[in-house]
Amino acid sequence: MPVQAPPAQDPSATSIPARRYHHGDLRAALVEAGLALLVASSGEAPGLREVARAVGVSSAAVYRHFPNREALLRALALAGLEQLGAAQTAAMQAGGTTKDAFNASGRAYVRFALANPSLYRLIFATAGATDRTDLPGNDNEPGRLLLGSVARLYGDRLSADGQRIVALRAWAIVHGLAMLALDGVLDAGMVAAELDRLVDSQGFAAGLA
Amino acid sequence: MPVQAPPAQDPSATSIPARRYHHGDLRAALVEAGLALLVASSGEAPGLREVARAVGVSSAAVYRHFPNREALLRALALAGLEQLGAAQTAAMQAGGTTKDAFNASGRAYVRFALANPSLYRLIFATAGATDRTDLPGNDNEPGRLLLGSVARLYGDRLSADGQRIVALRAWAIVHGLAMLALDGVLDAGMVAAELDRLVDSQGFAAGLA
DNA sequence: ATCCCTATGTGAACAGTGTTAACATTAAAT
DNA sequence: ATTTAATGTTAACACTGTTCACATAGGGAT
Repeated sequence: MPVQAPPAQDPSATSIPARRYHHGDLRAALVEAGLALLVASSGEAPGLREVARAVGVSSAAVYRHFPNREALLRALALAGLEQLGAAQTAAMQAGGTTKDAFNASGRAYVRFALANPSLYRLIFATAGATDRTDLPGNDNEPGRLLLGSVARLYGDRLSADGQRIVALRAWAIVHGLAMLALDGVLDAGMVAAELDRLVDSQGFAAGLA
Repeated sequence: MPVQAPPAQDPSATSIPARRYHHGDLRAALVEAGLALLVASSGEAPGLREVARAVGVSSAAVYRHFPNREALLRALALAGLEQLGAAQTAAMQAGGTTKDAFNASGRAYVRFALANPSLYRLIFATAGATDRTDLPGNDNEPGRLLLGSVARLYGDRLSADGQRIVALRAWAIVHGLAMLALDGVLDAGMVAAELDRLVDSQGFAAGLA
């Protein structure tokens, strides 16, 4: 039984290419569908068969583009990571003091997590197999953005090592808040409401040289 | 085919009750085996069939004691939560300044997470369905211990609301560090090595009244 | 244009999972 | 001692990730 009977071979392609045997760019379609499923159900990451079904393709076809389900999820996580980075940079560039930009970036980070629970979770669920940053970030991940902000804020007052500690503290705070809220330990609405007081660079450098 | 042939009916019970049809206290045995599996494999939570197998019982028997797998995992998480609380109180009672005790508790928290990755993860994976604390903790969970410590540290300097924010910041820091390390974003060894500098109450109350 | 080769798709199967239903055995209550 | 409820078992269902052999199509070489 065909998953989706092609309804009378419609070549009136308004731009949606009629489903042929070969899909054109299945890999991209899988990622897109996976992301859609991810934002829809704010719980677990989608199953391999599930996203194949969403695209209208057999589950075995997925294996032509990803070695296994985890690799597919990693692709989704990568897309999410870019969105997260974009949200942070957007918040930073919204003008204001260096310090304001730093705090705004932190708030945007937490807000992104609260707005995209399963995507944010997936980013870190697959992080171990993906990049392994250790904070001296190599690319434009959140980690690198963070270090840059810290350097701009404390560059003249703190050693490089001190800056590393500040960055770690800042990341831990926003990630901790996000995770505690996503896991239902803290009420997400309360975290959102108190964000300004919770995420504040004041005190991050206390006791450091 | 019997799962485990009772080998010649050994009534020389050194204290291990020979496996009969009725297990005695299966629920406890399942939790114990589940915890053992959890500490063994530092990855995902064990499957329902897996823990049943470990106890030597059919998988359907589990359903006489837990409505579903998630409930079983929640029982494991509860045991883990008590261990975590015990580790914190032990660290706090190890003498020292009020401030030292506070910091020691935070370090113990992170160390527990690093030492029991899957257990710590499970605690928060099932937290949403378990308690929902919102920080004004009702029992002796970490949340309550934390608020007590904060009151002891800042009780005379900070309003109750300020103390709440401090407690949230502190919890977010340790939880964030733990999670980033467990997810492989930060190197666990590095976090352990820098714990003293990372977890420091100095600055937690900055900007608060 | 034709042929072949390779990339990409399909369907059927396997082992494993959580869960349920019907049945068996035991412990407890009458 | 007999009934009853608690607790176990086996067999099945639907579902999952993964692999296999096979089908189809697109792109180069001839």
